[in-house]
Amino acid sequence: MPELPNSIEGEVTLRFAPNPNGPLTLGHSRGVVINSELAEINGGRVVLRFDDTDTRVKPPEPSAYSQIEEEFEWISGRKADIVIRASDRMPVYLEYAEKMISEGFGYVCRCTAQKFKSLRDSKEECPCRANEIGMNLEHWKMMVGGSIPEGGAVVRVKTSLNLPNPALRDWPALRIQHTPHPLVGEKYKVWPLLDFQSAIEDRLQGVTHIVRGKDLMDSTRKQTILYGHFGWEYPETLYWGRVKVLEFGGFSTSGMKLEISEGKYTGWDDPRLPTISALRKRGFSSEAIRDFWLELGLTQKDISVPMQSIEAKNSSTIDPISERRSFVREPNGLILEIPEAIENYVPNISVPKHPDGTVAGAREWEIASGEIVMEESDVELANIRLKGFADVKIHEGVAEVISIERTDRRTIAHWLPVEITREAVLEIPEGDEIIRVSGVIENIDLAEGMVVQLERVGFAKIGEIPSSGAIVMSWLHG
RNA sequence: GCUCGUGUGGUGUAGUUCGGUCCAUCAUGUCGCCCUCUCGAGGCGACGACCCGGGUUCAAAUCCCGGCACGAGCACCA
Repeated sequence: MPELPNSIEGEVTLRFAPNPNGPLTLGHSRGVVINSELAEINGGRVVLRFDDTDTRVKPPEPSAYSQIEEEFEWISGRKADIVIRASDRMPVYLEYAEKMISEGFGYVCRCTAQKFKSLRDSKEECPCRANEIGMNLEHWKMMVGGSIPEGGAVVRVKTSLNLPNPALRDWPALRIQHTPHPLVGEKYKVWPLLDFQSAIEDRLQGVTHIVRGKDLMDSTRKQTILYGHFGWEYPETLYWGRVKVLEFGGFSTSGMKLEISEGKYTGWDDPRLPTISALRKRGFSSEAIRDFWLELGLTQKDISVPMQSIEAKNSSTIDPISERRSFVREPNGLILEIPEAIENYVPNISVPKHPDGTVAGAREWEIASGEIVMEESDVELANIRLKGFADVKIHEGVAEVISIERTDRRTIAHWLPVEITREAVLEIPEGDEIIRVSGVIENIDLAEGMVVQLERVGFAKIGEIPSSGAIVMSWLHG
């Protein structure tokens, strides 16, 4: 992490400001991780602010507020120091808007969006710009009172019209929305846009450093102009670039919301979705997500990263705590033969739950002549070592023990005596599909929700364990 | 088109502020080897990069100029 410019240890305030139009995505988690980490390093605090001032295009999802708050804590390992809802702060924003108009650096514009755009592009003043303050205040009262329909007026911040960047010229600060807000209802007819709301609130919360995506660079420029009007000094601002996770593409909350409502996905935690709830449910650790973003750091480069990169982080965090189990895919039945003459044979073996002993305990297997199962590709090898037990030679459906001790460099395969197996199905998300692999799992000390490493297969999470029938497991990664 | 930003191995990243200590860091990936005993685990090793062209300099990934490529913003969304 870079050092924060102009920062004093213990006097740093950062913020994370999502739109609660759905729960957090992997994309959002970058903001959570970076901001909370910087707060941690600098002895500062983090404001969690819900930017919910759009009731129409991306309306808030009431359940998302508490979910995001909880997810913030899960990801960062700490609670946000302050939680704010922009929709609760409307009186303040309206007050500053009125102040802006009264002092003459804001005005009510009654032009249509199209008309304003064409004037702006040719650096021309719109007719409303010259209106007197008294008239602006009158129009403002009408906006607030609800007598102007949506689209009929907007409050703009005065800037130089010669600004080289057309996006900044007399930018809009508040607009009319008559659509009720899910939390505060129809009380307000005028709502601030992000650039205004965020600028005011950052000031009020004493935000010292803003760290956000570089798609918001123009936002910084607009807000800096506004701060200039108010005589305030803008916070230090740092940016990160665009990230695309190859397997998912972008992280559009509204896009996912639509597809969930269409039934394409089962919910926000559908394993095919790049949401925090989905990743968490699948078995990703918050530490892996933190490590991932911290390693990418704060560069402004636009990057594409494979999911494998997050999976590698997850492997190293969960490997030491994941118990091992055998899972035989598409099992082939064989008869195990243990000739009398075999030396050192003992009828039971004890396999550690974790080879490094980082998890205590063992799985106790009783082994006698009888039926066992193995995977097809291992059976085909014919000469193989049954992991944890003995070297065998396979012929005509029989696995004949030739030595308990290792005799050569043959492949070591996982296997199971049928007595300790139970039917299981491994669900693997593959793009938009879910592939189901059936097999049998080592039925020892299994619990719903535990993440195990299936020997020679990879990590999976145990789902439902029904009283009868197959156990459902969901694939995590290799 | 205009505006802004970014260009280091396959993918990310360090180094660029104050040019030499950089025949360029680390992770991941790929390949190989090891493992009296799992693997897609772990250990060890190998592979692989400074966008291009000029310039300044004894010396440039680092400074200057010019290209090129990629991305974002140009919403009465956030």
